[in-house]
Amino acid sequence: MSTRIAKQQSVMRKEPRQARSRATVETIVQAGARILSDEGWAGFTTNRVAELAGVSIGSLYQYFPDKLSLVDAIRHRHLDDSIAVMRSIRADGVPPAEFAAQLVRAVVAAHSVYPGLHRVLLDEAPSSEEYRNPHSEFEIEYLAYYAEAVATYRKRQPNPDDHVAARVISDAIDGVIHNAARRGAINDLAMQRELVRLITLYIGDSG
Amino acid sequence: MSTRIAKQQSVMRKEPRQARSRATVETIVQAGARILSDEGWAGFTTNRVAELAGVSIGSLYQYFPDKLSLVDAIRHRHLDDSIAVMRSIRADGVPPAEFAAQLVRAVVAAHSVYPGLHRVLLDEAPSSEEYRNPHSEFEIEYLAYYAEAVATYRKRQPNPDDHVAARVISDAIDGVIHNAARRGAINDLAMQRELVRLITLYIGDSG
DNA sequence: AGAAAATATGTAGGACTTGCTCACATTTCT
DNA sequence: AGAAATGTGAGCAAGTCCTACATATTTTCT
Repeated sequence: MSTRIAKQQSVMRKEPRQARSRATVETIVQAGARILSDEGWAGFTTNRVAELAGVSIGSLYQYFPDKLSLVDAIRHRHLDDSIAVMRSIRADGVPPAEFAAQLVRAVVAAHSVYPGLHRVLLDEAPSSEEYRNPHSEFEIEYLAYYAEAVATYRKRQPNPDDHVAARVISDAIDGVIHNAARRGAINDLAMQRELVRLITLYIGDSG
Repeated sequence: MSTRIAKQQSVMRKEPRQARSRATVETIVQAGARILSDEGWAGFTTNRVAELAGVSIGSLYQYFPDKLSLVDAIRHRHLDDSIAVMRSIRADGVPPAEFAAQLVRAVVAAHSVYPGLHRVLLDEAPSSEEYRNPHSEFEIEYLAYYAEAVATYRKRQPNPDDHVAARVISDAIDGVIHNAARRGAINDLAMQRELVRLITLYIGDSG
C-alpha cells in the first residue's frame, strides 16, 4: 500500500534536463498524438506509443507518471496551439464573410497535421481536468471568442443569447470539421465553401 | 484451430423462440445502450452489460456470438429508429422555419433516452459494417434526406452542391446536438431555438 | 399429466492485453 | 573518474473476452 498522492501534482514525473531527454519526451508526445489521431483512444496504449516513438516503455514512464498524464500533456499542447491560431483572427472591421473565410482556413489548418486528434481529445479520451465543462480555461476563452464575433456582427447590445449563439456556431463548426476529418476530407474545397456560407449567414443575421 | 466462419453470418447465435428469451435479449440490448451512452465504448464490457441487465454472462453469449455482434445489434436498432423518426418529417409545403423546428424537435427526442448513444455508436464503437462510409445504407438515406430538403427550399435545378450542403448541415446539427448531449443540455430551449435559426437560415438561403 | 425442449445460471479458467515497475546498463556532465 | 541523468525490457498483477459445462428452472408438446 503506497501513500496516496494528489492527482495533478505535476504533469512530469521527472523534468528532462538534457537535450537528449527533451527529444525523447518530444517524440513520445508526437507518437501519442499520431496514435490518438489515427486509432482513437482504444488504440492508445502506452506500449504502442513507446514502440512508435522508438523508445522503451521504461523511458516513457520515466517522464509521465501514468497514461492519463501523457494524454493530458498532448491535450494541453494541442489546445494551446488551437487557441493561439484562433486569437490571430479577429472580427475587427472585416465583413462577416471575410471573417468566416479566415476562420475556416485556420480551423482547417489546425486539423491538417493530426486530423482526428481534436475530436478524440475532447470526445473520447478521459482527462484529469475537465476540458469540456463550462469552467475550464479553454472552454471559457473558446466561447468568449465566438460570443464576441456574434456581438460584433449583430450590432446591438450584447445579449445573453449571444453565448448560446456562440456555443451553437462553435459546436456546428466542430461537427462539420470533425466529420470531414474522419472521412479524410478536411481539404475538400466545396465543403469549406459551404461551411463559410453557414457561418456567414448565421453570424451576420441580426435576429 | 477452428474453421473460419464468415463474419456477418447472422447477428444472433441462437434465435430466441419464447417470450422469456426475447425479453432477455431485450434487456441485454437496453443495458448495452445504457452503458454505451453513459460510459462510452471503454466502459462497455460484456460482463458489465450482463450485470446491469441482471442476467448471467452465459445468457448473453447464448444469443450474441461476441461483443461486436452485440454492439452491432444496438446500432442497428438505434439507426433504424433514427431513420424512422426523420422520415416522418417531410419538407412538403411547410415553410423552412417550420421544417427546421420539426426537425430539431425530432432529433432532440431521438437523443433524450440515451443521449450519448448516437455519438458513441458512430464515433467510438467499432463495427463490422461501416456505418460512416459513403456506401452504407444508413449514410445514403440520411444524406438523401437532407439533400432533398436543400433542393426543395432553394427552388432551382438540383445541384451537385446540394449534397455538399446536405453533408454540411447534417454534420452541423450533429455537432450541436452531440455537444449538448454531453453537457446534459439537450432540452435547453435557447439552444434549440438557435439551432432552428441556424438551419432555417442555411436551408432557406438560395445561394 | 409427464416428457422433451428451451432457457437460464455461474464458476472456473485459458488465452490474451494492459498499465506499469524495477534492477540494471549506458550516456553525459562536471 | 565519479556522479547524475538517461535508457532498457522482461515480467507482474489485474483486467479483458469468451468458453465449458454441470445444474436448475421454465415453457411447450403430446
